[in-house]
Amino acid sequence: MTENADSSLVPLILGLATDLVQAVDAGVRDRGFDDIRPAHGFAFVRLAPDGAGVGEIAAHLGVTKQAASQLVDELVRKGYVERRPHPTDARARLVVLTERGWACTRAADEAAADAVRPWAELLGERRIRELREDLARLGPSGRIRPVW
Amino acid sequence: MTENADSSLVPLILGLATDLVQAVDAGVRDRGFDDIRPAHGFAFVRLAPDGAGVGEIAAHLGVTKQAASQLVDELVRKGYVERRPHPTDARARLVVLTERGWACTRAADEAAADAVRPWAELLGERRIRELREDLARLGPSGRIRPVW
DNA sequence: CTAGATGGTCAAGGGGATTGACCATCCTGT
DNA sequence: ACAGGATGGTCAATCCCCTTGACCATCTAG
Repeated sequence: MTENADSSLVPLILGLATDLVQAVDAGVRDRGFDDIRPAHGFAFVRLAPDGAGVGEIAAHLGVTKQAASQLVDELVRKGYVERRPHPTDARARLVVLTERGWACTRAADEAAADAVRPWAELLGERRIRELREDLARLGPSGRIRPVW
Repeated sequence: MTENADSSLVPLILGLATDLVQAVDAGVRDRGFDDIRPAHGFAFVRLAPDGAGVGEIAAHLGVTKQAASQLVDELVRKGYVERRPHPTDARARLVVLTERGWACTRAADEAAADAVRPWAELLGERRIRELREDLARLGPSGRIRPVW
């Protein structure tokens, strides 16, 4: 019985995540970046601070290095990222965002904020804060897998 | 400022959804259903009450009718569902779960409950309840899109 | 300085989605 | 009652992205 109640959380969270991804993706397209998929955005998240290696992107996305490498190829072709030689490790390469990549990241942040904004009215500030705290306390593995 | 704080919700929810899908999928495999993917499970959700048409499954999953039809083909081949003629509409077909399909659905429910159980200790019963209420109040479109 | 671990790419193959064409049946208006 | 459109579904071809497998270069430990 609590069983039943507890498990209903799962579809709620999954449905919310689905809607969220779609809203952010749509928002990013509306802002003029119509040649990328959500998976690219997830890669940007990992790239944003200081760049990352292909292997790290692969781990973050939960795909093989080869798949991540192809994804980076595409992002290079479209001008969002650059492959630079790694400063200290000659076999490694550092993938970093270009100016266009940063612009797209900002657009995604805006779109995410837009998607979440109406929540404040529905739930109230306090609940929003608690919600964030609760979620943070659960399993934030940090990984975001674009494909199920 | 509140901008930044609000938007941090998005990665939290997406990360949680990612972990959740993986946990449930692993749980289902552990229970002996190792020939299906999460997307199949999402179809089961829509199928569970009284069956559904291919078009409804497609809408639920956010894919084309053709893709849903192929997915149903596969589930039929593996013994999880059956295509039956629709009782009142001769062009339509009703896809319903077989006994094996129901067994798998129960396994998924158990796996979901397992995944959520530790949360009660982390958050407490009250917070769990509030969390569920909050989530329900947000955008439960009900759609679950397996592929981003 | 060899041996293995690690970062990355190239190439081939496959699974699952999409687009497009098509058929059968239902429904609506005249 | 029946023409015309909407709806439910399938077949076929193609495409996109991911995976497996082989391979090279460099780093690191004994």
